[in-house]
Amino acid sequence: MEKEKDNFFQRVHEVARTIPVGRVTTYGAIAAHLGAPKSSRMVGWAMNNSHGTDVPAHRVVNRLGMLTGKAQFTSPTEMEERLRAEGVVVKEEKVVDFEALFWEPI
DNA sequence: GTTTTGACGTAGC
DNA sequence: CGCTACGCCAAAA
Repeated sequence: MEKEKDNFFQRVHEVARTIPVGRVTTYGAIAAHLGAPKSSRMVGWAMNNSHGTDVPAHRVVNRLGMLTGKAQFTSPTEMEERLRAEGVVVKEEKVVDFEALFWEPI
């Protein structure tokens, strides 16, 4: 059986999919969970690939709690709208009480 | 095969 | 307090 070479993306997708509703996490946290805290950029890349999958990319923000990836969504407001729909308050493209809503991949 | 870029992070000024 | 620069790794051109 062929091994999945996309383990990096697959791994990111798997972790991101584990994010509970109403919670958010950071690229660095996911990257660190994968064992590559410096590959935080790759997480964003993986998320871009995850567009169209079960991966809630809107729950992933940078360590500042800023919705840096909103521009990559179908609509730049979709990310904020989705987060609000899950109970996450977004202000100035940033997550309010970010550290309180921050969820670390287990 | 080399160069550029990219949804980040940290450090420096 | 805000911007610049560098690092880091992987994919696309």
